[in-house]
Amino acid sequence: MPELPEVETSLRGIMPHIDQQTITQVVIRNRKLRWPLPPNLEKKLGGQTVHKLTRRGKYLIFQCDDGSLLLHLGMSGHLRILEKQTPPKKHDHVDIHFANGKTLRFNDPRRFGSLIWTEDAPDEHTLLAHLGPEPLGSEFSGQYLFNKSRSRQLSLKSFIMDGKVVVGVGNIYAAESLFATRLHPEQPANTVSLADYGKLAKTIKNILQKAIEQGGTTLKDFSRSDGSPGYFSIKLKVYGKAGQPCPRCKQKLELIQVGQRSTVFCDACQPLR
DNA sequence: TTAATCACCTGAGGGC
DNA sequence: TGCCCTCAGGTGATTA
Repeated sequence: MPELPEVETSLRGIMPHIDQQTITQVVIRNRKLRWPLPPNLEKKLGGQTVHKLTRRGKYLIFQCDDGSLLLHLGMSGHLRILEKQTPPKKHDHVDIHFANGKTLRFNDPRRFGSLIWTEDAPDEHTLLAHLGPEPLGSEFSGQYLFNKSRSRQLSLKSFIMDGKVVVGVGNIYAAESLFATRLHPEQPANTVSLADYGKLAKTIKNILQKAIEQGGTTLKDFSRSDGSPGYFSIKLKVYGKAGQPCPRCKQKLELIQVGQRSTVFCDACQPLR
């Protein structure tokens, strides 16, 4: 599923094809996404030129003449660039055609993704206005997490997955980061030390950076006809490995629910303090 | 204000 | 082989 590195790779993959390009036509086959697409979206987007393509958390932002298109890939969404007209396959919900002959196609089997048009500054949109800092930015640090957590009693894993705390840390990278720093996912956020938050922030940055670099190596394939951008084969140590031996101590990895999300961890390496 | 829960949706996998 | 059930997950909305 798309986490922040996948979204960043999507951004870098589509950028060379659509930056400064004018939208000639929008075809919507299914409006029932996370939020139903408005009936006038095709009209709003038609004729707009994409002046800037950026990312905020897991949202892609297409800044156009009269507003911005916010695109979220949800759980199962992906984008691909088509060089020529290609018949749509199942779950190909939206096509955006550009003046250079290329098409941006949005596919999303589970339809948790979304496309939102806003005429306000994108950062002021309600979905983006309250988001926390980017994990790879300078504002995100151990000190930041420590300060932010003092009044928070929820579990550490839920805390770092909260988009208002920091954007882009999903279930996979949260589990991997906590394992790497030997922190228990259910540790109350306000009981974690500054030193541990320092290690955690550094680890999150490292893991995400590494995943983005690995994704970057596949960008040349982004417009492959099969649509697969060759997402990362980053070596996961605990995610999806419940019941298997811990890669560090060989004790069986545990599976618990934290904030309604399945969470794998090692009870021996990540003791509750 | 905070934390927990619900809802959305469909593919995959297991059991029968 | 086919049907049914459960699980997975991002995130906004709702409830306590």
